[in-house]
Amino acid sequence: MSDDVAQTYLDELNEAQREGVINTDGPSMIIAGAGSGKTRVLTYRIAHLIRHHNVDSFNIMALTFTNKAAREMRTRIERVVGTDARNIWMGTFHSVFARMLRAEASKLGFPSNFTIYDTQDSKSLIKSIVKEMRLDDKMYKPNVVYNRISGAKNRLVSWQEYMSNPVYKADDQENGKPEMGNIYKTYVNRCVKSDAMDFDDLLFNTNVLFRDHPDVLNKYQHRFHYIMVDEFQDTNISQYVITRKLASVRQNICVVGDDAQSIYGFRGADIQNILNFEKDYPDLRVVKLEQNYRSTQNIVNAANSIINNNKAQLRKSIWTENEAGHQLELIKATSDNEEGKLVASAIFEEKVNNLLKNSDFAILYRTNSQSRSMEEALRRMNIKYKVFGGLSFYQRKEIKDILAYLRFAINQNDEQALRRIINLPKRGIGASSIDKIVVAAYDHDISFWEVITNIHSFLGGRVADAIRDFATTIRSFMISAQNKDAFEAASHIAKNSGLLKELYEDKTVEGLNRYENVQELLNAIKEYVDNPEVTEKNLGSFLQEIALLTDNDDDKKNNDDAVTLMTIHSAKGLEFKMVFIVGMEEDLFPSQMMLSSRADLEEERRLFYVALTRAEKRVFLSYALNRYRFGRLKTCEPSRFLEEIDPQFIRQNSSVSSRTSQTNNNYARNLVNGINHQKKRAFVQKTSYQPSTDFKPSDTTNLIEGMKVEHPKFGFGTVTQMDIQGSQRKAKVDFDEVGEKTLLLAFAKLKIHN
DNA sequence: GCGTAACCTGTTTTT
DNA sequence: CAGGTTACGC
Repeated sequence: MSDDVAQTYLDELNEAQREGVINTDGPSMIIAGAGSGKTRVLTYRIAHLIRHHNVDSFNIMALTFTNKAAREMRTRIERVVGTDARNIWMGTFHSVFARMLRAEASKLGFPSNFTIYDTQDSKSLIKSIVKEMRLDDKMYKPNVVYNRISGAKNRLVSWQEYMSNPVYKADDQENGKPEMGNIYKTYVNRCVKSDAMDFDDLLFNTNVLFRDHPDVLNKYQHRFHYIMVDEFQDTNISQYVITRKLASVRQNICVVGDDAQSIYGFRGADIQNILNFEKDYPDLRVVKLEQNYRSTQNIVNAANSIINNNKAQLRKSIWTENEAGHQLELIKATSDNEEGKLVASAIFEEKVNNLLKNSDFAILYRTNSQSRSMEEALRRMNIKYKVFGGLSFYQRKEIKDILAYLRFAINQNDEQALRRIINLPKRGIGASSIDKIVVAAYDHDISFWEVITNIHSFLGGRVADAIRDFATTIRSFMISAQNKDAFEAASHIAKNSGLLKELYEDKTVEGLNRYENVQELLNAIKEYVDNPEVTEKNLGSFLQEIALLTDNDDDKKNNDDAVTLMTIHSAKGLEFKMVFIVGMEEDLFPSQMMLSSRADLEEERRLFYVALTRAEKRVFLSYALNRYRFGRLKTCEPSRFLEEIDPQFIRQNSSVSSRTSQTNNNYARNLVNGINHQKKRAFVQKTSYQPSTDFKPSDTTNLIEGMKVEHPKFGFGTVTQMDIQGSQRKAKVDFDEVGEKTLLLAFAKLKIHN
């Protein structure tokens, strides 16, 4: 690139942006408001380093939070500097440090082909640990335990520190979970035994690596002369410490972020990192990008009027020179289905009136489950759409099953993979046999695989033979994983595991779908192998490649002209001409889970801010007065956020809603009354204990101790004790004729008497 | 050990 | 609603 071109790109920038690009040395922080050209500054900064300071791309590290952001940045940099950018270490925190850990794995006692456990794997491991420890699984739910462990790791608290920390101990005691520390310890040990790391381990263990191996740290400190972090407001402590250590020699660290867009608190992101940053780097240069180039004045002002309700924020003022634009439009609906219809027809109308493409529209929601009603309405109106998020391709059962085989062919210590495949397809190896293998492995302090390969010294009979055959199959898979390329190995394994055959024989619609999915997986592997840029073509490297992918990374989705449906979280960093934010209802957005603390409400508000600032031209907000949630129709209140918007920026009686509002209101009233009516009837039935006219399986809410009941076989009796065993409720009844019986309430035909 | 029927439970966002 | 769990009969 000539100096002319260099001058051109600097000319494109405003003063603040230029400052962000050219001050490359020393620590700097760029506070970048929404739509202020943040990515442009970051890419030009890197281009500037390479072009004007002759920095080798080998010495640059650029960290993002999503694969999509990383890819976007790479293509944009390549557009400016071409292939000179190819050696930049650029990617998500997780993928970059996974790569580093693979290179240094032996120092931590891991093999370099360690497995990465996804959330599902982690939770099912926790589940089996809780079961083995004979703890109450109602108290130690996998979700809760996982979040607790994850939180600890993100704060760099090891299990040793966790167990010796009186604050955690007291906290767990108070919550009735005194064994949490022990579970944490066992969980970590089991991961190590499985040669596996979970998502948080990738960062935690990088910290361990840097702490315990100064030579390794030193090597990377001198390798990375320039470090850049995008979306800095989303870093957790673990990530922050990694970057601080890496930058401590050269001090050339540049972080870009916006405290108003911090929406990953639940993942341990800590706004404090922005504040600490000034303390850790006293000669920090701070640049604020405050001019918004994306949205109309109305959208910017409305967004500001929302975010100003938050107490915790850095002072900055986002402004724009763009046109005033339309007010935000409010769409009121009586049900989620009607909401879908109104949104779809609004899209249709706007599309026709303004000659827009499908891809100019996005429908954003708080939870993935909200996509359903939108999808239906769009399908009916024949509008093409694409849904991001939700269950990713790689999380589908049939795909995870195949992947478990592939994983196990690479790593025989992978416990979660083994549990998944040992009896799939059915080989007559049931739960009790698996328990025996676990026990044998513990008794002799050997791996599951060692038990399986010597099964006849532990077990006899048909099951042992089945396990031996399984081991033989796996051995052949191990050989093909080693000797063949990823595609050949995967095809061999899919065929000979019996999974493909089983799916092929399932001729139901879902079965066909599953079979196609597996074929698609094989195609993806084929593509991977055929890609000339890929140097390592074996199965292990393919698995490493996909371990950190999410549904939002599907490239195929990015080329179609289709309306985008996604959660607000995944919309961060994107922009659309018109944005629909749906489900603006109290308890849904802001989420009811969040109402426990003020800080959490502020994060919800930032989420709303993010959603609004995705839009260039127009924003539509919609809510439904009735919505199906978890199979139940629920009446809803409009979100408090609707009232927080300064009224001058929002149009209350839009054409869309006024057309239908009168009938809607009547309909809604009837609907609500109907529901209340039904609820009332149910209430009467449940609490009045009318003698049943017939013998029925008892309603569990009706039956209480001391109640008189009649049973068709045992006659009259009195309930002496109610009991919950597992997930089922039981009642002990003392019958006048036959004495005490325990009845499973789900099946017990009883008449209840007053 | 397996298939089936009935039951329970969560109901937030993502690498 | 969907995914997971349990009891029961074979």
